[in-house]
Amino acid sequence: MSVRTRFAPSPTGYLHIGGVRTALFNWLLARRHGGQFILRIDDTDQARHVEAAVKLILDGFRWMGMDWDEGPEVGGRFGPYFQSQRGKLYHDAARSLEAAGVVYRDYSTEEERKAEKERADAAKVAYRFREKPLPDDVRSRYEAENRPYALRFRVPLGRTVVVYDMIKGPVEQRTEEMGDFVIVRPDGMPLYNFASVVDDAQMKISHVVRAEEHLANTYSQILIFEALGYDLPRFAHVPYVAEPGSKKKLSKRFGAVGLDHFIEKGYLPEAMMNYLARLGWSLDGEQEIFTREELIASFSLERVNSSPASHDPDKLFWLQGEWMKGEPLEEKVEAVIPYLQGAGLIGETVHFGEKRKIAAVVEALGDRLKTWSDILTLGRYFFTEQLVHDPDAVKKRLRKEGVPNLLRGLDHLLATTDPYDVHHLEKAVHAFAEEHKIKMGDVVNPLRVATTGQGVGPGLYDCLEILGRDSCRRRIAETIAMLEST
RNA sequence: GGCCCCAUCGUCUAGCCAGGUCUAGGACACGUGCCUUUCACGCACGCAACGCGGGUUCAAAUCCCGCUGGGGUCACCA
Repeated sequence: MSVRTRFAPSPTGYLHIGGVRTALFNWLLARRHGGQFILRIDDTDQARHVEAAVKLILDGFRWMGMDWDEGPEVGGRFGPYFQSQRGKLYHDAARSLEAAGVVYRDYSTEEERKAEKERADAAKVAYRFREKPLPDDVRSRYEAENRPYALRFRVPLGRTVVVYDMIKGPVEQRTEEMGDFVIVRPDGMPLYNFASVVDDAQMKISHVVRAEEHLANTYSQILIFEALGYDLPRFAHVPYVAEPGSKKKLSKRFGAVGLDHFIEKGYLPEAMMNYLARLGWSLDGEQEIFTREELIASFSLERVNSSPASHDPDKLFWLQGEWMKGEPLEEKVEAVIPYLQGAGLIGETVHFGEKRKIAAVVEALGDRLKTWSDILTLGRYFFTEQLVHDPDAVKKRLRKEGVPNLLRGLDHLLATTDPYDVHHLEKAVHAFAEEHKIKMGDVVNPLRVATTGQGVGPGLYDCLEILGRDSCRRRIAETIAMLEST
């Protein structure tokens, strides 16, 4: 059997990482079995300005490396892939259902339904709509006056519908628990449960993998599949993603949960994919790092957890660091350039010498650079002559007896060290400490803060060389002036 | 409220279906130490969980029931 999965996002202008994970599971399943992954835009409700929202989704998928075999921009045999353009399919399906007598015209008014709902609430029972047969003369009068009606599915009583869920196991529901549900609104708009079935059937989706909030919809959908005469796809409902340290559903309210946030921060798609895959799925309880190929080779729905997982930013960050270690220097340099440009630290055109300097900074930063945007916090002082002293570092390393004189001595050392490079600087500073009987820490730390303004950073000699002799001496002078004026 | 789903360290999870090898394993985070001029990396060690109560059994994290807690759904939203 060929595996065809799909992800059907609404173009809301926001790509939640929980949704991305669901999409990833779909994509992984399709790739695992050499099948197809279909992207379908669920824009029945969003009338306009979907273009930017769709672009956000497509860009996010491309960034993650989740390619779709059918959908926007690539087309496919079962298009169109925008629900707003599939009206005829829904209309035809609704007509055939009506012809088969499984749906009926509901002329009820909102007031009537509201009253019934209130009665049900008062009696503390679930509200379920049931057909109230219309006398023939009333029906023909309504039809004659073209009275608007919704199309409702007549749920057959006395049945138990069972979903053989690949994650949850068999889940069943008696049809008595279900009300007759609307499939098409009076204005002709198909509702989700109906459109979704028509689309999945027509697109020959074999596995419907979606968020668990849809589990209860599945009974209705199964009824529609059957009425339309289609084979059932396999279903898998994946648990929601919870907030860190809680079982509360992760929402936009929590903050940084949009994929774009992580893209802007400068996360690696490999790290994000690795993280999302392990959120609610595991291979063996041992392996944490997975390449995309390993994921494709080992993913299975059976090993998706049936209980919710909490988003864990710390783990994502760790994974990011692990993936960053494998990134070649050249790629790091290229990746970091746009951030430097965005902050106005370098110009639009990057010259050879500048690139060499960036490479030196990136290399000196080493593992400290966890995300691309870190270049702005950890590497800023290499790209601006403006010296910003970190107050804590100044207090800890510079507010001591004799520091200005120490710095004057170090300034002289820098002025006379030749050639001015890591190797000779290190030798010179060591000799200086020995000669003045000062502990290395008491030399190196003040010098670091005096030249970089920061208490932490790459190796000191790397910093000194990259900054250059003139810049270092100027910074030391500025620091001495600052110390002596306050 | 009815119906349905879920429940192992703070977090991600292994183990559960096929009960004993589980004094519950791995990872993140956290703590300590080593390395070290700072930080990061690395290495070593440590802290830390079967929600509660019954039952079945020689034996239960694993099977059954109840409770508690969390979640979903009951739309002419998706």
